[in-house]
Amino acid sequence: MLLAAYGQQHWWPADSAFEMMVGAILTQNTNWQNVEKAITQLKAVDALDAQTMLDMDEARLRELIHPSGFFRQKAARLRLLCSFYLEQGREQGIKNLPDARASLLSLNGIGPETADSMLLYALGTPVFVVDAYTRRIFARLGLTAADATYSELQEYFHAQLDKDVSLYKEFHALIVQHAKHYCRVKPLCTHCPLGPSCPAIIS
DNA sequence: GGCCAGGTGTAAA
DNA sequence: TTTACACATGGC
Repeated sequence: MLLAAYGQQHWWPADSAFEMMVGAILTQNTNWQNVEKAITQLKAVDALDAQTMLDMDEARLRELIHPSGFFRQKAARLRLLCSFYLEQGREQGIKNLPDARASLLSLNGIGPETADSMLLYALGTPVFVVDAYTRRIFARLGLTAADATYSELQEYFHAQLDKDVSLYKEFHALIVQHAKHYCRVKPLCTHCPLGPSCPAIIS
């Protein structure tokens, strides 16, 4: 039985649902430190707003998010998100869609992890977020196949955990926090203080 | 200087 | 249906 014994409160730092959705795009294959720089710059010119981002030149948007990397494609992706966000009636409108996940996935630049991050952290929908860390840890523990697909991994967690937004949030946060420090890509978890069966995850 | 980071889309094999 | 590659910055 899997259980998050402890976890971070409010692990995804953001002042609003919209900011979280922007962060979900910016953090794609990118260190969160770089994302913070980009968000700080957006806030500094009061541009962390859907209409504002649509009104400014795309070149200007690229400049502002530059530190987060992939700035050309991310600027385009952010604008698609902004249009969608306003058309649907902001987060409440998106939440009320018959299938919000499918609608998000239909936007270019939003894949399963980005969509699920938005659903869980910005919209409060109980979907488990599978990321590279999750795949790595659980594969090393021998609990899931290394080549499992996104939906296979997600189904695994949905089957193991109570369908609870806070639990999903905390558990995912815990996985990321742990993996960042001890479950690196190259050196296997050799100096992980939690040992090979990782009691933070298994109980 | 190389590796890595809270992925996604596209185009070959 | 799988695999490879482009996209880009900044910290260690």
